[in-house]
Amino acid sequence: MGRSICSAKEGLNRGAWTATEDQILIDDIQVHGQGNWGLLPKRAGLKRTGKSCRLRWLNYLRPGIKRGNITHDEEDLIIRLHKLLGNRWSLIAGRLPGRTDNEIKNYWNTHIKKKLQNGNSNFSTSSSGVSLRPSTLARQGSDSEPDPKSSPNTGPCVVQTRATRCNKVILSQQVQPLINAQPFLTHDTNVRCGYEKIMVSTPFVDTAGNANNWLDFMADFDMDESFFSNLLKMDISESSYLGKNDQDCHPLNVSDDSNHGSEDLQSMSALNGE
DNA sequence: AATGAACTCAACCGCTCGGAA
DNA sequence: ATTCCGAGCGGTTGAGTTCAT
Repeated sequence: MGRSICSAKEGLNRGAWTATEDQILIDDIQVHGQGNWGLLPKRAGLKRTGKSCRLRWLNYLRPGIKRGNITHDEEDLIIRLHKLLGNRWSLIAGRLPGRTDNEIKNYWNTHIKKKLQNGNSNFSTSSSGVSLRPSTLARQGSDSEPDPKSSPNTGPCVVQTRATRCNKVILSQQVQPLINAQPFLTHDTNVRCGYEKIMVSTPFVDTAGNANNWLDFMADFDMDESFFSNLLKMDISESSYLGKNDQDCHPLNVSDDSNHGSEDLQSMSALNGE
């Protein structure tokens, strides 16, 4: 499996790692710890690039790695997270203890993608396109999302990722250009993780063919340990999400940089090519 | 049994990000 | 403010394996 040695550029080994190389890498990291990948090969006497060492360690040799047998629950979570994040494999992997971005990426491309393309109803998206339906999330989360209290999210096998900031992630379908949009943000206290909804004055046509004044999206937020757990658990169905009355909506202050929504608006503008 | 197609997945590549200087 | 460089990310490749004929 993998690539064989097809060239010996600069005297480096390429392709599949041998058991001996693996052991050298493990031994070195046990002594010196992770990091300084550029120095590692020389220090350990490996004829590999630092990049290659890092990849081998993170994807295969690191303690706590799970291999193969992705469960139905894991698959379900991958699908839902992919709806939310797109090809942000590292972020998705971060919510699947012991799984690596590479494995999830491969699994998606070889298994899930095909199922989705074949129209398997178990993997279908919502009728309105790729929009993450909050009520569905809340329901599904109850039987497949690991309990955040018991989940080893903070344990040693959680994939560490730098991708903790997410920009301009559109939860809803592609939207028509929002000309002269006058956005408002809802401020539902249960939705603190950047999932926002904007009311626009000019209705756009969603993928279900309906006129829609509400655009749900996520933009520029920082994610902590509880982010996905909260997102997947919370009941953000249409009625509860929008609030009971108009007081839940506030005008967006575009000029206020401290207002989280201002970045959102800029993101919207960028998306609209303005 | 032979062989070619399809599939799987480990590894590589190029790019971006973020911190340090 | 700029540059440099290590680390991380996502897309792609291609050898090995499995399946179909």
